[in-house]
Amino acid sequence: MNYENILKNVGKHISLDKIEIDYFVSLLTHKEISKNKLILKEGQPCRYINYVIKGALRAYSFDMKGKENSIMFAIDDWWITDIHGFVKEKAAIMNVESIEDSTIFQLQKTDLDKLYDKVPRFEKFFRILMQNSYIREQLRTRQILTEPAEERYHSFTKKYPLFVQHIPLKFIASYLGVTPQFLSVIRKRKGHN
Amino acid sequence: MNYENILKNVGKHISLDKIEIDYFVSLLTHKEISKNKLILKEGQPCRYINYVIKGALRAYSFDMKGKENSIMFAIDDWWITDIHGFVKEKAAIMNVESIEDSTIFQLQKTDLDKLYDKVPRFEKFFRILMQNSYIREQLRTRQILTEPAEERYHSFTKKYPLFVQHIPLKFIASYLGVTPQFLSVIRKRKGHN
DNA sequence: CGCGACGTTGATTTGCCTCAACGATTGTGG
DNA sequence: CCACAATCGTTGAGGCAAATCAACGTCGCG
Repeated sequence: MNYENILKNVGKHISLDKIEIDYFVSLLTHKEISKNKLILKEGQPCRYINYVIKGALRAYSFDMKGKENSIMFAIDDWWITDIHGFVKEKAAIMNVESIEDSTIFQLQKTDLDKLYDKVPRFEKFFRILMQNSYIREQLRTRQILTEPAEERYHSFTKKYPLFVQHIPLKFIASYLGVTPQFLSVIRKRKGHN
Repeated sequence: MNYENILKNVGKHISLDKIEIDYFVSLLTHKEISKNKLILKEGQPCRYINYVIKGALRAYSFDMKGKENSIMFAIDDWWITDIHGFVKEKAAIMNVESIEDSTIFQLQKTDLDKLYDKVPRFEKFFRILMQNSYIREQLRTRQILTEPAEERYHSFTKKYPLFVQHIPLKFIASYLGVTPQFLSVIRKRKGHN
């Protein structure tokens, strides 16, 4: 198994010795997922946080009219889960599915709690991860409330160029809060790639 | 000085011994703020995270048309700062002002870093704080994208009844992403309190 | 090869905004 | 402590960004 990516990711914020590394990787479960597989279903317990080695995942939920709302995407070297269900040990309020064939590591909530105890430095790592997620989400909220759809789309393509390559238009539309039809119109307006 | 509230708040997630408590409170600066005072200004360095003992604060920014956008509110026992500016030690991208006469404690970034070193358990505390903030913000995004203004308003009043008592309508409007005029219309529609 | 999903295009509708005007409350300086 | 100005919430008319509804070409996949 190749732990290089995930260890490099952790290493961005904390340093670990050999023993700690071994313990950490012993908690990881490797998983291959083919395209369009649900790995978390609304209403089910959310036991895992997922680290994407390769591929693309998407978290989404349904609104009361049954329309899908994309909550986040995760490609190489992103963490993804239903954070609410995961940390509060409640039923998931969102779905997570693969957009492509993907390779991930899963870390179980119970194991993460053990990890916090044995290697408290992981508290720092996940504090920083949560901080950054919070900051990102706050910025997103601000953009939704203050910017028209066209600018939101261009900010998105600029900020996440890799997402644009991996993620179908309709999912990006539901992430930005517009219909695929309207996003199609927006695209046409400025520079046709 | 009365540290009861803030210690109780910290105590919700971690336990501290006497020495740790003394060290922690030694890092806090007490501050009385009169109504309508800016305690953080966009463009300035954001050195403090603030804990509200009593009163009400608001974080907001301006969009490109110069309109205010309320990012968050904080009344008794809430933490508030420009989280981006604070953790990345960058210039603030938002303003924080008092809505009422308020009493707060301030904790400086440099002191928080020392606190993390001396009492690593605070990593856990702020991890949980960041987690909850992330979850809250994610839910907010979802509501903005899927619910019409009227439902967003009713969710808000239900979730934060205390905010409704302290915070003027126009700020709630800009938090929900509607104009004060339209929120006024919404209010009239259902139950006239 | 044929079906279903995807992106596109156009016509119509709508939720919310803008602009404008008006009482009621707040707060402020004389 | 009063008078006047400023701010706040409200109401109404008209307008716009984006949604909805519908139809069509294209492409990937079984």
